Amino acid sequence: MVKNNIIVWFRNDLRVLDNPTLSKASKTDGNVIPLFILDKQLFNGARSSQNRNRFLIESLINLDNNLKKIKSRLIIAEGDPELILSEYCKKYEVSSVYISEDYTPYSIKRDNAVTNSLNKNGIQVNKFPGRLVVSNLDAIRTKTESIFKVYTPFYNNWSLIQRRQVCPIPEKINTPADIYSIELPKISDLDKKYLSPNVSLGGEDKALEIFNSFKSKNIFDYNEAHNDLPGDKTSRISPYLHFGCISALYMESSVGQSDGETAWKRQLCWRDFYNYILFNYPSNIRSEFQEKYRNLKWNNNDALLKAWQEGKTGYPIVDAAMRQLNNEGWMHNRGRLIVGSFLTKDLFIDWRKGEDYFQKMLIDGDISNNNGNWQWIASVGVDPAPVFRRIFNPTLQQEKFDPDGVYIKKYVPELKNVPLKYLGDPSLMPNDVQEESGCKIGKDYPFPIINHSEARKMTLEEFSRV
DNA sequence: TGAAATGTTGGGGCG
DNA sequence: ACGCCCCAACATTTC
Repeated sequence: MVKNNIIVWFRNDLRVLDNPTLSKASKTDGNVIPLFILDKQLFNGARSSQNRNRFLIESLINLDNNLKKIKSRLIIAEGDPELILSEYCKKYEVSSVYISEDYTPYSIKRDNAVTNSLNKNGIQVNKFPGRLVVSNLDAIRTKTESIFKVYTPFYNNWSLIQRRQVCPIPEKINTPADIYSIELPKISDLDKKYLSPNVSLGGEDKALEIFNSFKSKNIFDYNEAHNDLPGDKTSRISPYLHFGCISALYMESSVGQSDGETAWKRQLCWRDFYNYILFNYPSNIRSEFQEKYRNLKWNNNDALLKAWQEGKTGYPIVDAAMRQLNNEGWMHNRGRLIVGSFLTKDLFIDWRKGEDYFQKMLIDGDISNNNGNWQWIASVGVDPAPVFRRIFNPTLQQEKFDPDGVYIKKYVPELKNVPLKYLGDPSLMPNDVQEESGCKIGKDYPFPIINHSEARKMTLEEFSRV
């Protein structure tokens, strides 16, 4: 009997459209076992997230449905991938395991271990592109063969790289009838403590619906409007990209060359860039890219951290953004910049604590992007700029990006009747205005937990010290 | 009505 | 791709 069955091991590529791994497998002679392994390290580990677990379960249900449309289905297993794969390979006469590229330190380590162990038993592991717009990250080098550390030159190079073809949905996948599968965990069994109430629905169908709507409308003024907090003209596609419910390359190939479309494609490049950076500098995962900033004396203050996490800093724009995160498991990009600057430059709290909290709450919580962006806003990473250019004044940010206070009032209801002129700093409200607006400072809404201009001075001093 | 106080705008420059 | 402070000069309000 010929062993020529294939396992398509799904991880962060939960889609059937433009999935090169699935597509290649569908073109071979053997049977295909689409397998997802619930990896407890990821599902319940230190950096797991209930919001993401729910999104994952929804995405897996949708993937199963979409596989059924092509006469297949998703097999679920639970445990250590190395053990599960060797068990399934033996039991179902599998000759090759097909996987999609994945560039985080954890996944590289995992994939190497799995590959070594399967190879010992004569089983091939074949890796295909699909996660990023471009692949073969180790081939991207400057003219002098060094690694890009600044975004714009990376972008210029990236723009010229030959793209692979988009893979259509396979017409049919031959999956044997008798493959053992467990049930997915129930969403109702997830720990409710960190489940946000208003999270968008996972899955490939939803991803395509959101993308199609974005690319026919908001993308055209993305260059102008992407910073508008209340209007929220962003694509909101990040969580779907994280789980691979939609392909970055497919999206890039589906949009045109207008200013808005080009500006949005630059965002896709940031994602490739930060994957590239973490791939080349895996130690960034826990330490600053810039050595000189590894000695900053961060303020280790749990009360301030908690106030930030809960959206109770007394700075309305910061609090609105943090409450959006807690409520939706998602935050507008401009909000992320504002709260990131506030945590690291005003409170002077270690960027890793911000990164951890984002990782816990965000449905798009993606190691490479999250790490790269936190290092960016903390001024300790690649793509450097002087620290004074990355200290945001929360009051000015509010005036620029939420001038009518619509975003603030949506997420911070206790400020609903506060006059616009006090939304930068409600503690400046005279007593009678506090009475009228039903917002007593210190009771209904906190005093500012820090003074911005003093904090700014101290941050600049500490940066110049090291 | 004038002078002082307060408000607005714009450019230089910051490691 | 992702700012802002400061200060000078000018404009407006206040008493």
